Amino acid sequence: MTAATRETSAQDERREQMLAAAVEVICERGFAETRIADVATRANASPALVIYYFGTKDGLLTAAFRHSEEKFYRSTSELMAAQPDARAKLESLVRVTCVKQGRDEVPGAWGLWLDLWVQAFRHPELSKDRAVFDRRWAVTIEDVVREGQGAGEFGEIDVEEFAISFAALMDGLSIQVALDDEIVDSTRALAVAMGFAARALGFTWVPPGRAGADSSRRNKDRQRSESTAPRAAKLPRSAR
Amino acid sequence: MTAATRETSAQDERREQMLAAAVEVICERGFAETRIADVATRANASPALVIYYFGTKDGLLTAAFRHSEEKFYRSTSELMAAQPDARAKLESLVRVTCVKQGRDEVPGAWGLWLDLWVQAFRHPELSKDRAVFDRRWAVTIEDVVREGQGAGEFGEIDVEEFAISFAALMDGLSIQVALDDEIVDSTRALAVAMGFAARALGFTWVPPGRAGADSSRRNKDRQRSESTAPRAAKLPRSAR
DNA sequence: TACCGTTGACTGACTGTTCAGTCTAAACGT
DNA sequence: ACGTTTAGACTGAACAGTCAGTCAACGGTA
Repeated sequence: MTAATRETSAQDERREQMLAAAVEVICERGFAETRIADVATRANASPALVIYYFGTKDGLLTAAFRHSEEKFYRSTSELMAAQPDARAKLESLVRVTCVKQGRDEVPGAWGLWLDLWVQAFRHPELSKDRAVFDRRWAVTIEDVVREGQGAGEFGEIDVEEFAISFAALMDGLSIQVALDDEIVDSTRALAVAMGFAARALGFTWVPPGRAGADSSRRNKDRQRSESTAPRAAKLPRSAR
Repeated sequence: MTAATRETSAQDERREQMLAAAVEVICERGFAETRIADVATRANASPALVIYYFGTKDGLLTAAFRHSEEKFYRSTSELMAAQPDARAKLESLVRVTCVKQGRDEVPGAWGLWLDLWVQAFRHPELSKDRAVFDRRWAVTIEDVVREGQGAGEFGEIDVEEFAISFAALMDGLSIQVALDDEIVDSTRALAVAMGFAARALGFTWVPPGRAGADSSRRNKDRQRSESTAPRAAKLPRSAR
């Protein structure tokens, strides 16, 4: 609020503006199809000014990725703080990643994740960023689990192992949802992820909205696969 | 084998040659950085000839994706047929996706998967291809599970649900491995995936090569997290 | 004046695609 | 058996469009 702050915020505001514009364009058109001119237009600036601020196109896009990651991390932290218990926190994590349109989230934000993976696969610097960001994500999960264990909500299991599994599961499910898979939609992904967590951590979880209208096709498939495998449960060795 | 077959194979060979070259270039440089000149050079042809065969760059790259998917599907089928029992088949599936350098596999094939997701996210036609390919993958898993259930190796659980979970888990783990994550490497990914399957299907699985030389750092991490979560299992309500 | 954010105009490099034609080998007519 | 025609694979060269990055100048401010 002081004069000094406002002075720096003049350029920083511009910078933020451009980064936000870049994130939007990447989400809409995709990383490879993002042109400096698009970002400049959306930020009400000239292409030359974008170069003036970020030096190069790669600089801009890398900064945009970092910006988006940071924003996501902060919004997730706030979301966690707003949940009453560990179970609600866990479900929130799943909803953020596996359910379409996380409210105020930018549409097409999934594409940005996929693009980030592709870029991290080849650009070593972005690979580092992704690694620390993934570690943050894992730590977030671990903290929630430890909180739940402390409160007696969850059972005592290997926290790190669970975090790896759960994070991988959510990544895989979110891909399906992002790619509009017919079988694995948001509802199914949520159910699968929470079902896994409930089994592993030892709590009960019931899917919301039992009287859903979209259960017709899915029930048919499940019944078919169940009839293929008759109910007589004869678990072999080490059922535990 | 007839003359007619050999005549068509003249052009089909060239086509295959170009597709193979395209897949290689995509794996090496990435989808966005693939130029038709690169593909042409690798196939000992001129850029014009590539257009002559595929009409457009998009046509080439789309065909290359399909080609690669098909090849992967066939090689997986053969691999499955060569395994003695369902447990070995399951482990083979995990190894194919989560362990680096699947023998004769093209290096950098993971990048092709990531690129396929990115392209499928925006190009509706490729989205269709990915969907049917993913369905194939799920069916492969389901078949293995049913075989194992029939032979008494696996317990009787919801096959479709398991396939969705297991496929998503492998996708997520393979991303970590592909991106050279420090925590989730090939060994860890294999252990996590097979551990999940073993728990869900009720069989025992022991990680291979206990006295491995590459277990120094990993053991340290695991021990730390284990000491954080002491072994005294006090599962709360509704365990299992 | 000196500085800095800003820009329009420009350029140099890259690249997908076209096109006019070349080469080869089979098909054909005689 | 032999010249001619045809068809199709193939190419070098050029075209046309795109786009990241440069640069000299301009205007406001300290």
